[in-house]
Formats: sequence, C-alpha cells, structure tokens
Amino acid sequence: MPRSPNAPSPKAGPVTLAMVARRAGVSPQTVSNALNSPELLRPETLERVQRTIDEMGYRPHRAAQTLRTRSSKLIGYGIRPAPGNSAPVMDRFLHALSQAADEAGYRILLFASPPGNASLDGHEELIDLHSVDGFVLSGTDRGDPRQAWLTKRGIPFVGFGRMWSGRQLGDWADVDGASGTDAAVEHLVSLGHRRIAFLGWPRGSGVGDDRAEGWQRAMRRHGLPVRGRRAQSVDDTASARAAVAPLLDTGATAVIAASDMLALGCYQALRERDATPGKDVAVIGFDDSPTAALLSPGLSTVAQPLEAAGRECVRLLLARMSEPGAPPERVLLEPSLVVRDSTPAPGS
Amino acid sequence: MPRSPNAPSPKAGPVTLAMVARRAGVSPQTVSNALNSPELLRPETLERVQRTIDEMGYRPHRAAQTLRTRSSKLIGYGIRPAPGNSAPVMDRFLHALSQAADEAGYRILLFASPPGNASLDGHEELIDLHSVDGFVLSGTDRGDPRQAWLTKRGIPFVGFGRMWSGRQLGDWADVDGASGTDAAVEHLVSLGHRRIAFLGWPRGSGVGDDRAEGWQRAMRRHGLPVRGRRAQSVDDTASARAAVAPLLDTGATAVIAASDMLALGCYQALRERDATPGKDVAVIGFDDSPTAALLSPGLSTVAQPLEAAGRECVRLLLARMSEPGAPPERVLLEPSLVVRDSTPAPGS
DNA sequence: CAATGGCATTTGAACGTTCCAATCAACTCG
DNA sequence: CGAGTTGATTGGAACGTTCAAATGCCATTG
Repeated sequence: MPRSPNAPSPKAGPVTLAMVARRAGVSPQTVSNALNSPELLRPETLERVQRTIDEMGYRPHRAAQTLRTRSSKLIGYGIRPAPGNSAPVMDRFLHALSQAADEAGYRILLFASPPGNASLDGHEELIDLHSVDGFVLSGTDRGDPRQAWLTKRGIPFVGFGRMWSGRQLGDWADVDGASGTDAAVEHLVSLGHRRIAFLGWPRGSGVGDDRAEGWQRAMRRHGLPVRGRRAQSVDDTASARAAVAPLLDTGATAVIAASDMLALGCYQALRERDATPGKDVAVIGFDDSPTAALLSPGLSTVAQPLEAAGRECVRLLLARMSEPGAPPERVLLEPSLVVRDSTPAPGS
Repeated sequence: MPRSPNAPSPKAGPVTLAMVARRAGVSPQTVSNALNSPELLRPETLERVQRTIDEMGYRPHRAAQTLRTRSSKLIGYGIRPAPGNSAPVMDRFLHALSQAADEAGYRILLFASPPGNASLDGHEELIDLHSVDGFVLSGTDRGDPRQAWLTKRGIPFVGFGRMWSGRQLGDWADVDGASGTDAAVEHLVSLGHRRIAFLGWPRGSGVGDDRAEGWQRAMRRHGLPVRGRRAQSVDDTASARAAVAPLLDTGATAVIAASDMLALGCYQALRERDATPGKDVAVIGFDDSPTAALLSPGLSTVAQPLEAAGRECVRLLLARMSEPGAPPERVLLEPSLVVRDSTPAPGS
C-alpha cells in the first residue's frame, strides 16, 4: 500500500535523504549536492530543497557518509589519567578541544591509553574500526613512538605540547612556558623586586626547563643575578617547602614557581617561618589551577590559554588533513599572568 | 585483469569481509557468522575462517556495521569543565569510563556541553548523526531536564551520581558519601576521638548533605553530640578557614571535611593558631584529590572508587540497552578511607 | 540547421556489513 | 523408503550516502 508521497510519515522513523528528495521533487543526488556542493544547484532549487530539509528535520546519517567517503569526522584522543595535579589543566583542555572540534563539525572519540605504556594498539583499532580522521596527542613530553608511527602510516595528527627530545615530527601547538615566567619576572620587577628566585622541577623535563629558561633570560635582561636563586623540587608541597628554604634564607623577596603545587609549598614554607605569603614575600605559580584562586592570599599565577590551545589543535589537524604534504606548522601560545593577592611590592 | 584470488593484495587496502571469505573458501555471510554467531559454524570451518581472519588482519568496518545494525557501539558523554577542584575526580572517572567501555567493545564519544546550560541539542545531534547507543550523564546534581527527555525518547542512559531533587528516573551509579563520612567517624572514634566536628558545604547540595548525614548518624550511633559541631562553607580555603574556627574554639579534636579543599582550609586555620594539623587536631578530607597525598602532613581522606564507578556505569548502561523494560537499577559504591598522617590519636 | 559546449539534474553503482529467506546435505522416524 | 527435521552454509537484498558518468536542456556557433 503506497502512501501519498507528501504525507508526513506517521511512524516516527529516521528521515532519509531519499524521503527529502521525493518530497522536494528532486533526485537524492540533488539533495546531497544541496548539502555538500550548494553552488551546483540553481538558487531556486537550492532554496526549495533546503526548506524541505528543514521542514522534515533531516540529518544525514553519519555512518552512511563514513562508509561512502571513508572519513568519519572523528578525532581520536587517547586519554590517560593526568599525573600530579595537572588534571584540571587536562580537563579544561579536553573541554576546549571538544568544543573546537564540535564547531568544525568534528567530534572527539576517546580511548583509554594504558597509563604507563604508550601502546599503539588503541590507535590502530581506532583507525581501522572507526576510520578516525586524525589524532590529538597530549603528554608528548618524552620521545614518543606514536608520532613516528603515525607519520609512517600517513595518519594526520597534532600534538598538544612539543616533543622535547628526539626529532620534531609533525605539527604541534604548545604554550610558551618561558614567556609566562618571563612575564612573571617583568611583573615583579615593575613592582620593585630584584631578588627573584625560581623554584622549578628537576632538570630534564622539557616543560620545566622551558619555564626556568624564561625566568633566567628575563633576569639576565634586567641585569639581575640568577646564581643561588634557583632551586628544584618534585611536584609536591612537602618537597617544595624544603627546597625553597635556602632561597628564602638568602633573602629572596619573590619566588616564581614552576607550578601552583610548588607555589603552595612556598606558602607553607613562609608560614613555617612566620612570614606571610603575598605580604613578606611575593609568590607566583603556574597553571592557574582552581586551587590558585581559592588560596589565601589568592595566588598570582600564569594561566595557560587552554581554550586557544584546543582551537589551535583542531585548526592544525584540519589543515594537515586537507594538505597532507604541507610543511609542519608549530604554534606557540602566549600564556597570561593572572595577578591576585600574592604579589605585592617588596617590603610593603 | 583479475588477480589470483589467494594472492595477498599488493597495494595495502583495507581488508574486507568479502576478501576473507574468498580466501577461506566460504561465503561472506559465513565469515560474518564466524564473528557474530560462532556457534552456528562447524568447528572445523570456524577454525579455518578464524585463522584466515588473523592471517589477513581483518577488522570489520564499524561504519558498515553501524549502517546495517543501527547500533554504533558508541556511548555519548557530555563533557563540561568541572567546577571547583573536582576536575581530578572527573578526569579519573572519565578515564575509568573510557577503559570500561573499551573492554566492552564500546567507545566514548565526547561532546561539549555548554557550561551552564544543560542543553539538549548536543544529545539530539549525537543520536541522529552518530547513532550513539546511549549516554552517561554526570553532574546530575540538580533536577536535570536531560533525564526526562531521554526517558521519553527511549534512549538508554545512566547517571553517574544520583538525582537529588525531583523524581528519580532511570539507572544510576553513585558513591555512598554517607558511608564514607561514617567510616571516617569510625576511624576517629577507634583512635579515641570524641569531639568530632564536620565541616560541610551549605545545605541544599545533595552530595554535601549526604556526606553530612553519614557523620551525623555515626556520631549518634556512638552517642556523641553533634550540636555545635557542624559548620559550613563554600568550597574554598579562605572561607573554610573562617568557618572552621568556631569548631576549633569549642575544642574539637578532629574535623571531617566534605572535601579536600575544605580540609586544606582546616590546615590553614590550625596553622594560624599555631596548632599542627595531624598532631593537635585530626583532619579528614574527601575525594583523595592528588593534592591530598602531597600535603604535609599527608591528608587522610575518603577516596571515591572511580574505577568501579566507571565500570558500573558501563555495566548498567549495557544492561539497559539489552533490556529496555527492566526495572531501574541503582548502585551505591563504597568509598574507602585512605589513612595518611593527618589522623593521630587525640592528645598524642 | 546540425554540431558544440556549458549547466542543472539524474542514473546506476558502490562503500562493507548483516538480515532474512532459501538451499542443500545428512539424519531420524513412521 | 519417502517425508520431515535438523544443522551448516549460501544468495540476494538492504542500510543511507556519495562518486563517476550520463542525460536532457538551452543557448551559441560555424
């Protein structure tokens, strides 16, 4: 029993391209063109088809598109539990990434990367099974087999974070940590500080060395000494508290820390010696973790532009997909100093 | 120019079911059955087909499966930036969820939920476009339009977290906060504490009230007074520090906090009055955020079983999918007390 | 006026899988 | 010994889309 071609389907089934076509009085291909190559249609026809699409609430079925075009509009992201207290950073980055992807008509497909191991199985599966169009890699701190592997297979990818060791492969977007600590020094100098110390992570971590570098170069630029003004600690407060002590002993009036966690250690060290952070000694952290705003005094800190990072990753990835042979593009994003209450003028 | 049926394809193209079939000398359908209903095949045939599949490295193309079966093996998850310092919790939950999904042959598809608004557009799109099989909802703290909407449309979903207001719809898995604070009281009582205070969030948040409840019931069980032993504060340390003062004034020897953030406020309040947390006064936090382990003294805290939560969410969702009409199932997971250095015996 | 070319649209096939019904051989049973 | 039953396998169609090529139309052109 054929039903009238224009009757709205009584049973709520998914609207297909063919249904739209019939109703608009054109062929399925024309409807497809209306969506993918509207310039091919006569304006009049285009308008009619588009109206019909809207009326019927038609949405193309992605699986069918994927099957035909071999592109899934999916971006793979290997999630792993963030080490230390960098979870807030990754959380916000992931959100930004997802949002930027959405706006470009893509979605993020997660897969659980085993914590330690940067295994490739997951990626392989994603490519074969889901026809993932590309990957965003994060935590590419150390030489990372994934990059070489993806390069060889010709799968587009973009890193969030530079590769600090080994040959640089492919595109990445990263936050310019050196610029962040440089700005921190500038801020402190403008307040009148001269004895500005740096509390960093043990050397050898690319990210940490980068942040130290910015402090050093800004100090040099201002003709301020760096000798004896630098200490290092792993990322926990107890250790930081101990490490920062000698810096305070030698009369530092300000401490720039490589992370908010380390900055919190400074707070504790100061309280231990009955000094008040943000009053007797200025402290600046890094990451603008949620905790920073909630500490008292509020911790001045270098905020990473995570929304921009997410956007850039998507942009670079899309560019790579459309032009696989283009030379790699690298983007360094400027972090911004968030000034709160922990950075007073010295001796005030 | 037809090429020998058994020659391994010279150009690396994707291996399809049909290729496997030809090589194994069976029909495509038989290969399909070997994967989906192996019990239909004669053991001998099954073995041969499976060997061929392995040899050729065949993987079924998900888009084709989705198109045919209308099931994508995808689970939607609306990611939103975690408020306060709960990012670590969500980060670990998401990882656990992804892992549990992987193990069940599913993957997590992210979409960016606008921060404030619990808009439905995203869900609708995910269903229509990607044929998402179901959703995991988190942050269902307040009455949530999504649940009613999904229920009406017959889309399977599971909540991570109870719905605290409004009618309970659907399945959920949640952490038994009351049980966590109850256990905290037990621990402190066993150490000899009697004057145990609770520092919570303002009343009205389901999660917070739940945690308060556990403290209260355990105190009552032990015949200990709760009057004047309870304070509330929003989730930041400055506010917590102020709020906890009256509790300390009235001689509490232990404080249980509704979050690690609040516990950190206690630490600060104690230091302010030259008392040592974990020595003069015991402190217990909630969430086992990464910070807790790094504080000094190490903060005893109630850890949420996030891996179990992820697993349960997947399990419940899968159960709902296979039996849409089954009565709702709710799972309360037991948190566990992580004892560190902040909980000594009183007066020790 | 037949041939040429450009434009708008249509036709037929294909992507890789699974559903449904059909086939075929080997057994069982009255 | 033929009809029915079971078990293993196959054939054809369909899911919804886009690709590549074909069609029809109209205006130009030699």
